Amino acid sequence: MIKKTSLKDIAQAVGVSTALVSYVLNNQKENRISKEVARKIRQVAQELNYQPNQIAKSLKTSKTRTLGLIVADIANPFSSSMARIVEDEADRQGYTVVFGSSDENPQKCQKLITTLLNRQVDGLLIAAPAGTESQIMTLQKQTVPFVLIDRYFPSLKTSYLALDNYQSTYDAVRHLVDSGYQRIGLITLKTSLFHITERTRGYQSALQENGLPFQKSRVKELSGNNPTPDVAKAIQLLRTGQDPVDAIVFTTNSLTFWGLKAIKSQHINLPSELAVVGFDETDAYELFDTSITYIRQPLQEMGQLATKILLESLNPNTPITQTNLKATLVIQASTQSLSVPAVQSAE
Amino acid sequence: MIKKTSLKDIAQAVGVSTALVSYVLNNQKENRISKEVARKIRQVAQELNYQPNQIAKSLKTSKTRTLGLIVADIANPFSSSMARIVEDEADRQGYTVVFGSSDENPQKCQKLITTLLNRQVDGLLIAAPAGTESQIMTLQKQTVPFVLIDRYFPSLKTSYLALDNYQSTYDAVRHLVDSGYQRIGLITLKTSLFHITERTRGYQSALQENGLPFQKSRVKELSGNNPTPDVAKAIQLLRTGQDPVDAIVFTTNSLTFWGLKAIKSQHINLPSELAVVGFDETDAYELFDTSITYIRQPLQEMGQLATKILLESLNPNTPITQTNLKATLVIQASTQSLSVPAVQSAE
DNA sequence: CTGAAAGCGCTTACAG
DNA sequence: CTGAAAGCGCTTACAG
Repeated sequence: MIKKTSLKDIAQAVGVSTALVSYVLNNQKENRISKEVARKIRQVAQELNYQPNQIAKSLKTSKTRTLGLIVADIANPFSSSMARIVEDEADRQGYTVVFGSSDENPQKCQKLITTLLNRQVDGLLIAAPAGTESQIMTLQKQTVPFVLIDRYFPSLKTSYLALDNYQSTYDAVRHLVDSGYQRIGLITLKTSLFHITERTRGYQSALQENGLPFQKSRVKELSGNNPTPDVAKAIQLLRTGQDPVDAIVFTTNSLTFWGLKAIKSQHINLPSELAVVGFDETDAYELFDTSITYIRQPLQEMGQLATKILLESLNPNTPITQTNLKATLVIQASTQSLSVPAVQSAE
Repeated sequence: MIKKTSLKDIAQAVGVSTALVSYVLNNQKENRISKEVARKIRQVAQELNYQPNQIAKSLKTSKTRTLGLIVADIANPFSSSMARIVEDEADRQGYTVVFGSSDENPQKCQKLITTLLNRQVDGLLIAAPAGTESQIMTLQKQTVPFVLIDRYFPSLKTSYLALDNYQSTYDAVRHLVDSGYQRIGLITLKTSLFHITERTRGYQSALQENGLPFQKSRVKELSGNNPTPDVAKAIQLLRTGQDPVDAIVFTTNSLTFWGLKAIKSQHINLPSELAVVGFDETDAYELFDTSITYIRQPLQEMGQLATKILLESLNPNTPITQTNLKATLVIQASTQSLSVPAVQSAE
């Protein structure tokens, strides 16, 4: 690259010190600098098309105006939507964001944290993979500003912004019950991640508090390694036997997608043969035959607030903020109310 | 943040100069440094958990090992998939990537370029919006290393990595003709972007070289501002009148998505009432009733090669590389071969 | 084999 | 009102 013009070049051209140039261009000490000199400096800066070197500025101020964002996989719509929201909010405050995908892998996550920290990002937004508590604790010990996003560890006193996961599935099950469904299955991920286990807990409580039995056999925990066949099999299992389910709740967007694929290939009719509640919103639903009832996360609010909180906590001694946002249940055709059989309602 | 340990700290602890520490930790001049001192330096570095400050290193070397990536919108699956591929390839070579979304807006693109350049990224990967030729020319004048990705300007002699857009739709139309379709419509974007106009040109040539008339009325150019209703209307228009189309080719992934939505809500049967070729591959297709024939871009190859080329061109005097990758036509049910009417085939 | 010194491009407390 | 000077944390040509 061609050498860019520096403060020194301007200083020389105008015949002043670099200090003065710095002050003028940063609009500092305005009242103490003669208008004439200031004007000339600005003019020359313009002429030479001066662009400050952020790296030098960063070294001096130890602020990079850069945020690190660690997502599960930037190619995943949830992550990329989040990235976009964070980008916009960061930009609004003059920050740039550098991202990395952890692939839900603790080693990768650690490597990303190290890389981003070596690059002196001012703060970190982290969708933490399972098994990264110790990494997060270390960050905290180092007093690195960060906020956990989407996931968090209940055992750690850190800032986070996440969904009220418990309530999200609770509401979904409640809605199914209200619509007349009684044998409700759950397809979820086998993981220690709190935000997922909370979803299972919400499902269980909703059943019990509505007088329905919680049956372990109706909860299918998948590893996520072999998605399409595993989900297909889980659905089959739930729908066969002497006590088949009449509704299924999915606890993640991927599971929902794989589930709908399986439902399509198994020619299951929604909602007459099976009611379905999906997790997260996605364009893909719109191409599916039946419109899908789903749990909608307030992504916009989540990304925006998380970024704001992070930016806040760049100031020393900012208190921890822990927020659980409420999901919205978007009710569509896949959970249409059952006409309760006359026999039952008569009794 | 807590003060991190610096080269100086190690130097003091060991009782040597920072220079020596730097050499040892960077594995330089290995043969000229006593094993004992080197060992001790490494040990202390380990003990103090030394992490080099990339910013300082960057200021000195004027290399940041950071790549800038400008996409249309990181929330768009095409962009985010690309971002992921770039991330992985960059990481493999020890680079980090910072991204920005242009929203196809020249002003935003310019702002992004300036920001990224001020942050001293080593090079730029740009999916250039329409109307940014001058920005790209300026980059070239400044000898900033960059490679255009997905889009490019035929008038500019710059490195790029893109699709063979002409051939992509040519092949699609050819396939439709081979399958017996004769009245083929095109739904495309109204834009000056070369990669899109090439797709229209491919469509036109394929028709003409296969003895079919090119009719302007069968090409619908949409602004993209009002997607769902506009696409629905375009499809209706193409399928009514005295010469309705029997097939439609879409030239972008968004158009395809909106098109399929419209097709679903208009209850058009694929392929009996209409054959469809989509652009790009997306999960969403898998939830659609009919499996969709689509033009598949070699995303992986594109992102990976583009990154490699950019990394290459960080070395001075690297020649320009211009590459058009071939698309693959993935043939599925939506363009099933028509049984040619007996009358016609008999003649 | 080792180190003093300059310098990357800025900012800023301090002195005048 | 203005500027000399130190320093952020590194690298590296140079001297010994």
